[in-house]
Amino acid sequence: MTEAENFSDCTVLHEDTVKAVQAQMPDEPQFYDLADLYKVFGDTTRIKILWALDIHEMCVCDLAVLLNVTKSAISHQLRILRQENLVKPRREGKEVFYSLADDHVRSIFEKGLEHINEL
Amino acid sequence: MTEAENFSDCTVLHEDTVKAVQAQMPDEPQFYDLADLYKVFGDTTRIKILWALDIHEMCVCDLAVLLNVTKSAISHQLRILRQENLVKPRREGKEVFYSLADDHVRSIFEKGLEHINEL
DNA sequence: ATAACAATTGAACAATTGTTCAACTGTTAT
DNA sequence: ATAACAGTTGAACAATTGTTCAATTGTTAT
Repeated sequence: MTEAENFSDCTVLHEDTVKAVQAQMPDEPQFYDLADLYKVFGDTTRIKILWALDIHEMCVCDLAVLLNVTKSAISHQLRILRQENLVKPRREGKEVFYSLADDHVRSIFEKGLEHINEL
Repeated sequence: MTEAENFSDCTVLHEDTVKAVQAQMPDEPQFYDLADLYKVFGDTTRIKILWALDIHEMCVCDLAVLLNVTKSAISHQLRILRQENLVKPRREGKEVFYSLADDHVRSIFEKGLEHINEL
């Protein structure tokens, strides 16, 4: 970021608008949290996992078969989903069944579908 | 993806569940479109742009100052946002003012915030 | 104890992404 | 016409990401 860029003619012209918007913007951490959440939805494997778990709880192995990737890949992605509090595990013997942590996932999906289906 | 992985003991056990879920899953393109949409929200610069435009329409130069990155970076990101039909441009002389294309952005944000504010 | 299987983890790798720089287009004013 | 500024574009680069492989942990049954 150069100084020249920071003080172009255009900016001086719209100084009031920029300052007003600046005052209404949330602080940095909020943006990072939001971005991290959406980043999770920005991968087809993870979207498929979430979609599947929304239909029925499943173990790692089943998800691997369903999505045609290794158990390892599924496990890595489930860790990310756990970290974002989107899924929760339930151990039953040797298997670990995963399900959605709450119904935010469903409503976030709905909003996304609304958008892409309107084009 | 190895064959061994595809036909583990576990899978045979839950064959019915997997098949039922498989039948209810949307087809591949739908997942790609969804992922592409969310990918857009998965970057702080883009989130900030969208948030800012939700408050007030702005030109490229103003956004650059507000977010403290180069006009080039803003322009690149705006192209992505245009491609996903999230923002629309309006030329006025030398400047191009951008605004939100519809109010999906706002409702998608709301769902995201609901989730992160509940932890 | 040991074998068998589900799941997790870390390292390595290729692929994708976001930024900047430099060159270019478009518009306005002199 | 030419200068000045807003915006766009493509190339290059560093950083991040998603996958697989190999090794490890956890659980159950023999």
